[in-house]
Amino acid sequence: MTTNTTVCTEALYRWYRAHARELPWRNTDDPYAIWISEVMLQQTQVSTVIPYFERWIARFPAVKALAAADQHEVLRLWEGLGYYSRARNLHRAAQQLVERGTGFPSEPAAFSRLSGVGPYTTAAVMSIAFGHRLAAVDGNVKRVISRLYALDLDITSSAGLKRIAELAEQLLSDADPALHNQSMMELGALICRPKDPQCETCPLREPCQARLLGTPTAYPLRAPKAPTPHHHDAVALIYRQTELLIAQRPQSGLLAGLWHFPRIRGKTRAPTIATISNQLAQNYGLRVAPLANTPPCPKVDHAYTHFRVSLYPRLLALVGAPTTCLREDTEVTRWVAADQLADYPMSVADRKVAQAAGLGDARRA
DNA sequence: AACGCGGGGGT
DNA sequence: ACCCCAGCGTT
Repeated sequence: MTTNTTVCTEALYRWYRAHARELPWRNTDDPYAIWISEVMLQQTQVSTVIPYFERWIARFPAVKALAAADQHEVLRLWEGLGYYSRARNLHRAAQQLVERGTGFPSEPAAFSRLSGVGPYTTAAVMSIAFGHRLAAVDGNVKRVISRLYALDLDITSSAGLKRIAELAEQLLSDADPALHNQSMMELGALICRPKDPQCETCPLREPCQARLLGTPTAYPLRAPKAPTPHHHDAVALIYRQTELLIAQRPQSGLLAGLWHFPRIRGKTRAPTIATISNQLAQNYGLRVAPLANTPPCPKVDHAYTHFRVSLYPRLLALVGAPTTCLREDTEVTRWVAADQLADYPMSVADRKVAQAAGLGDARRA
């Protein structure tokens, strides 16, 4: 590992000025808009974020509008973007700011105290909006630095992260922080890509140790990942006349705060009708029977980061009245008409299920 | 220090 | 069928 190489970042900045993409959040100096963009961009690609960013800024143009919104609407606007705690944290942070009443924080210490704001977001927003000298280290920067110095450390390890943070600060040096951070990230996105890096046109090709070794894609080093489990769940589409039962998920954990159809977990195969009706009786105090004269619904496959799931939609009819309260202690439930489903924030998986069950286009209009 | 947390785009 | 992405909070 060679770390005493001098890296001339002037070439990088020239490249950035010539090749940077035009992005909606680059046409503003509004710290709020920059903050929203940085949170949306966490673990999410630029092309995915753009339409969400535009809609969000149109609906919530400033901190005050966001703080005044219902969580329901906030989640609906975020629906499909994933990592929903980001939306709930933004909402909470906006309310924290309104409570403080001191305007948008221009100091890193104050900004980083907000919900959902960690080291990366602090460095990015504070450098871009206010010029603070903080190195933003995201996935792109980790890759660029790993290659630049042919870093022989697992970047998912704390030692690897620490070393990269040191090198990132060193590279920032006395450059313009906003220009430097954005240049590094843009380089990672456009040139120093995970696969097929464009070393021939890279402004840092001269000092790059990984290129010198001839194995740029060998970096960054990363520990192998564990295999992801796959389970098979039944999804209960329970009719009471023309209405369907949906439930709101708890405020923490997977898909927190979103609505879903009752789910019956199957480890290795789809739960049987007997299991489904037992579980619904236990968990919701409901008696159900298979809906007559309905063709079987196709299963829905969905992948999450840490597991995969096959979902088996089951059309059911409520028999009699609910015998207990519908788990009002832990889970809010509601009977809704099919054409009202679109009003409730739901995950992509549940939208797919609704679609597969012929409930029409339940996606947000 | 390790893990949970979504979804989509690229190859 | 993988890999990766402008990370953060919890345990």
